[in-house]
Amino acid sequence: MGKLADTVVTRLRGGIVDGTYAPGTRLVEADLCREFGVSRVPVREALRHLEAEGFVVSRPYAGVRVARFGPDEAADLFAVRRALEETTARRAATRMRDRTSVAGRDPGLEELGERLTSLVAMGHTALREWPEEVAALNTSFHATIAELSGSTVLVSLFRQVAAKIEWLYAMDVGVRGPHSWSEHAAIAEAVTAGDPERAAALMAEHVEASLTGYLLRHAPQ
Amino acid sequence: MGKLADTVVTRLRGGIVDGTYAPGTRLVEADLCREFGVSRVPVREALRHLEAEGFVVSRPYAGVRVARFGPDEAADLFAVRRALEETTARRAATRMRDRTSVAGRDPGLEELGERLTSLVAMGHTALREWPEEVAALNTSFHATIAELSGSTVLVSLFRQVAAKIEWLYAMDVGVRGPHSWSEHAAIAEAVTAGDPERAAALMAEHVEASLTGYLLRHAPQ
DNA sequence: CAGGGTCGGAATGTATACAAACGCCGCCGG
DNA sequence: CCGGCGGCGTTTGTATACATTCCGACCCTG
Repeated sequence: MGKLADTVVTRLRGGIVDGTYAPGTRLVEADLCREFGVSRVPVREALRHLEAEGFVVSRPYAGVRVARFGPDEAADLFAVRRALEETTARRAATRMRDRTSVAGRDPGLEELGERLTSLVAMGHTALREWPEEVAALNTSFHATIAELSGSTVLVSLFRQVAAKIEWLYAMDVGVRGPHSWSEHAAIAEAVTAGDPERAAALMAEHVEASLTGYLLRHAPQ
Repeated sequence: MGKLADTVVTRLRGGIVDGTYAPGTRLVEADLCREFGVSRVPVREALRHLEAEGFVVSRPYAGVRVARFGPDEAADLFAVRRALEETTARRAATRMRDRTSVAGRDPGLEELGERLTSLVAMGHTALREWPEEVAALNTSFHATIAELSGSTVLVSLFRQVAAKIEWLYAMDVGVRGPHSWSEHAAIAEAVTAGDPERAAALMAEHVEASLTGYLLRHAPQ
């Protein structure tokens, strides 16, 4: 097994995102050690990692706290996400288009493509049978496209933005808007068909719709 | 003085960005300890931080290496940067516009605004007298606008993207394109005047021009 | 001589121990 | 009674020591 710090990062970030650790909560190293059953070094490394990602803030000798996350930043986040996913979709489609010319240099490419279409199918059935699974499938869908882009920079930026959006949704009711899997299907089709511009446009539109839905549910008050 | 890890992060990232540590170089903890005169714990924390930012990659028990950074990712990076800075400029201008209504709740706001205009002035004079200072002033200019946005999320994302762009420029010749400080002046004017949409549009155009310049210098071959 | 297996060194992962700084609580003086 | 201040406990920052894993060299065998 790899590094303890990685599992601590995952669990801590999960706890922050799902609201177990509320914004402003002070995270004491010793407590986290007891909670995760590890020493202080992995805990500190994990905290540094999350600090770099912006989930916690720390002041010297004053400890680390869960970052505060105002709804003002929602629109900013969606703006960044729009550009980010527009780009990942475009590059993913480009790579799918050129995959034959490079003679299957990346064997994982086909696998990811199949995973994408299978996720769309699963999404359609889950939509009416296991609604609670839809959110996870949605995340996987977008993450798969990011991985298809093949750019480590894009993937790492996407991870952070996606996690923060997740956080955003979890902070209020926890109910996410109705997912339009028909849009997902269209995006997946454009990506696998290797049409970069169509994929980018559809993805941009999809994120835009997502933001509109979010604002509709929150602005009215 | 705060944390040793922070200074190590800064110096290491600087070394990576300016080419002291070439991509693919293995970073041995003990060597870094001797180099910076600190123990392994701060070094490890710094490495974790840089890993989260995507400047190094690490495999368990295989050490950490400086990330490889293909020119393919340049266009992606600029696309993200465009959206990011478009957003920071818009929010910065919004905050400047509304700064009176909230009755100067943020005293640092005025200071940052003045710093912005002073940076523009310094840029104009530096352009013809100390050309080697221009790059640093450019970075400060964009960073100041990011801080003016007041969004920790945007600032943290901006830092990473900006450093990577810096890296990009440093990896080849080290000569950056001619900086158009007239564009900077226009942006600063729109921001301080509190015109969000104009600031956003100008910034987007500015980044776009930056990308065009980059591609012109690299695509031709 | 080639190939594979095994052993040793070196570097990472983890835990524990020590030092420095902050904040809180109680005390004292005005 | 209230505000400043100093001691003390808690927590973070740093260093050192131990355990685990990987990589490479060497040797043995076919």
